[in-house]
Amino acid sequence: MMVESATETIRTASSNQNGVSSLTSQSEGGGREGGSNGDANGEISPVDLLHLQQQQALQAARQFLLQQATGLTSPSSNEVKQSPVQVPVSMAMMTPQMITPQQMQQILSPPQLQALLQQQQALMLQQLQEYYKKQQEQLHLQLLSQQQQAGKQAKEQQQLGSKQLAFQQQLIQMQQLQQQHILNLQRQGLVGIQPSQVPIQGLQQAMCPTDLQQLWKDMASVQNPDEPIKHEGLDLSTNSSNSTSYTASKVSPQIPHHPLPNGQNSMHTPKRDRARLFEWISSFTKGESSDEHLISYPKGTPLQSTQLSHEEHTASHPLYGHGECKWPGCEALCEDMGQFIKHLNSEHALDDRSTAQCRVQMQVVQQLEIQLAKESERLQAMMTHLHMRPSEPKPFNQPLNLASSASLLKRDSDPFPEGLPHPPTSAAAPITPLRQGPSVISSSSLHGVGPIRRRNSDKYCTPIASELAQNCEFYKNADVRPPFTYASLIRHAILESPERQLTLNEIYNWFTRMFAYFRRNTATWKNAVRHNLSLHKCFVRVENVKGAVWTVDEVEYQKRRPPKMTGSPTLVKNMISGLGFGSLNASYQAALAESNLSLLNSPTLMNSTAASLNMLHVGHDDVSSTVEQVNSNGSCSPGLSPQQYGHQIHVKEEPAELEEDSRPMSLIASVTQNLSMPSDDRDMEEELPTEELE
DNA sequence: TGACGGGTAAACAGCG
DNA sequence: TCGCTGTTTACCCGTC
Repeated sequence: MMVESATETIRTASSNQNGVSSLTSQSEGGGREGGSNGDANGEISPVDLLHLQQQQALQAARQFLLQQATGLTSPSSNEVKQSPVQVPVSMAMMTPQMITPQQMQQILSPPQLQALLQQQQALMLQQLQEYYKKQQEQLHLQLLSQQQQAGKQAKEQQQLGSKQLAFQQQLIQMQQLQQQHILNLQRQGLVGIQPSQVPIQGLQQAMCPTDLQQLWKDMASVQNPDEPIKHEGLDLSTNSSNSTSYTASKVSPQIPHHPLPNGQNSMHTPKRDRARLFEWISSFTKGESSDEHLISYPKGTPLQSTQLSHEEHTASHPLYGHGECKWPGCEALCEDMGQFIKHLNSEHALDDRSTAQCRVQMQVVQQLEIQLAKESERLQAMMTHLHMRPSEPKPFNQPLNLASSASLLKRDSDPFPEGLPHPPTSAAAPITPLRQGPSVISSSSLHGVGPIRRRNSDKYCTPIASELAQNCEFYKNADVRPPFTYASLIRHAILESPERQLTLNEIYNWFTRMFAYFRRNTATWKNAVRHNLSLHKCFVRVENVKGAVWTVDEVEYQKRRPPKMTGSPTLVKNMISGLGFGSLNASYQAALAESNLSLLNSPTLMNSTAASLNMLHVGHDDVSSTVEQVNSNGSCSPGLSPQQYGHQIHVKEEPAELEEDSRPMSLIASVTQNLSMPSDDRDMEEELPTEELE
C-alpha cells in the first residue's frame, strides 16, 4: 500500500507538469486508492489511514496556497504569484524529465521509492513552511499597512488570519503526520531517514550496498563526464548511459535538498550538476575534523609514490582484491599489485574527486556504524525482553549466539529434553531458529487451517510439561495448534491424570480442555488420537471394570525414538570416544552394581549413572520422559507401571522385543527392567540433572 | 536419495 | 441403525 502510494505519487507527479495540480492528483489518487483498498479489504490499516490523512493535509495546504496565489491582491502579491514557481520546486524534482515513472518504479526498489517519497514530502513540507513564513510576514506587513483602511478590509484580513491559523495547524498536523509516518516506516525497516537528515544519510540508509556501489559509479561518471574513466578491461563510460538513468532515479531525487532555484532538472545541466554534486559532497562533510587525518595530503599535491610505497611491499592491499580495484565505484581489473598501484596512482590520485569519494565513504562507514549500533541495541533489547521474563525456567537463559556445537551441548544438557518450540510467550523463541526447529507458530497453525505438515522433532523441543505449564492459558484460549506430536500429548494427558490412565473419551476431553485448537475439527484429531493410540506400542490399552483405559508404557515410549546423537559429528565422536563403549559397559555394570546396593536409596547417584547413560545413548526425548511425570504432577504419584499391568490385562503384541535388549539404545530400559524398579523410582532415576554432569 | 517419523484420511470391524 | 472405539492401511510431507 505504501509502495503503491509512492509509485502513484511519482506517477501522478510526473504526468502532471504543474506541481500543484499534481498534488491534487496525488491526493485524490491516494484517497481513492485508500478507499478502494479499504473497501476491498474491509478495513484500512493504520498506515493507510495515516497516508490518507497526510494526503488530505497536503491537499488542504495546496488549496490554501492556490487561494492565496489567486485571491490576494496585495502589493506584495508578486511573490505570491511566484508560488507556483516556488512550491513546484519540489514538484519539479518529483517530475524528473530524464526518466519516466515506469522506469523509476522498475529501477527503484520499494524501500527506495518509499525513501524518495519521504524525502520529497519532507522537502515539500519544508518549502511550504518557508513559503508560509514569507506569506505570514507579508500578510503581517499587509495588515499593518492596511490598518487605516476600512473595517471591511480588516475583516477580510481577519478571515485571512483565521485561514492562516488553520493552515498553520494543518502544517503542524502535516509535520506530526510526517514524523509519525517516518517513524512508522522506520519501525518497519523501510527507511532510516529523518526528515531533517542530510540527503546522503537517507540515501545511504535507503540504499543497499549495491546501490551505493552504483552510486559511486554514478558519481565517478558525473564527476568526469567529459573524460570517462578508462579502466583496464572496464570502461565505465560504456555504462555511463545506464548509470545516468540510475543517477536520475536514485541520486537526483536525493540531491534536491540543495534545490535548484528554478526547479530545473539537474540532469539537463551536467556540468553545473557535476559542480553542484561536488559541492554537495563537500558541503555535508565539511567541518568534520575526524576525516582530516585520513586525507592529509596537501591539496593539489600528486600522490607520491613513496606514500604508497609501504603498501606496494605488502602482499595485500585493502583496495585490491580478486584482481580488482576495490576503490568505491571503480572495479578496475588489475592483474597484479604493481598494476594496481599504477592504477591507484593514476586513477585515484589526490584530487577533489577522490577526496569527495573518501568523504562519502566515511559517511557510509559512519552510517553503517550507526546502523550497527542501532541493530545491536535492538538485539540487546530483544534479548533483554525475552530473557528477563521472571517465569522463565533457567534452561533457556542461554546466550543467543550459540554455535551449533554449543546448541548441541545445550540440547544434550537440557534436563527437559523432550519438548518443543516455544510459543510466543516463551523465552526460548530466539533459540528456536538456531535449533532448526520449526517456527513457533506457523501461519497454518495460527489460522488452524488445513493439514499441518510439521514435524516437531522432540529433540529440538522444550519439555511438554513445562511448556504447557507456562503457556497453559495461551493454548486454552488461542486457536493455535500445539507444537507437540499426538503421541506426546496423549502421553502427557495420561501421565497427568491421577491414576495415569485415561479412557479415550477422557483423552478427548483433555485435548479439548487444554487446547482451543482441538475444540474443532474433532473428527480429524480424534481419529489421529485413536490412530496414535493404536499405532504406538507405548500406549497400552487396559481393560478394567470401568472399561478400557489407556496407559503409557514408558519403556516403549523411550524406544519410540531411536537414540540418535545429532548435531556436530565431531562432538558426538569425541563424546563417544571419550567414554568409549567399554567405559559405557563399565558404567552400566557400575550402575547395576550400585543399584543392587544403594541405588534405590540414592537417587542422586542413580541420577548420575543414568545420566551418563543417557548422555551417550538415549535421546533427551527419553530423558525427559518421566521428568514430565514429576513435573506435571509435582510429585511421584503412585501408579501402576505397565509391567504391573502386563499381567492383569492384555497388552499389545510386541514381537522381537527380546532382540532389542541387546541394543545399547535400550540401556535405560534395560536398567530399569533389570532393576525391577517401580515406575516411580524410574521417574526419579530419569529426573536427570544433567547439568551437574557438565 | 531413501529411510523414517508424524499427520491425515479412510476403510473396516466390534460393540453397546 | 447409529455412534463410538479400535485397528489397519495408504498417502503425503518433513527431517535426517
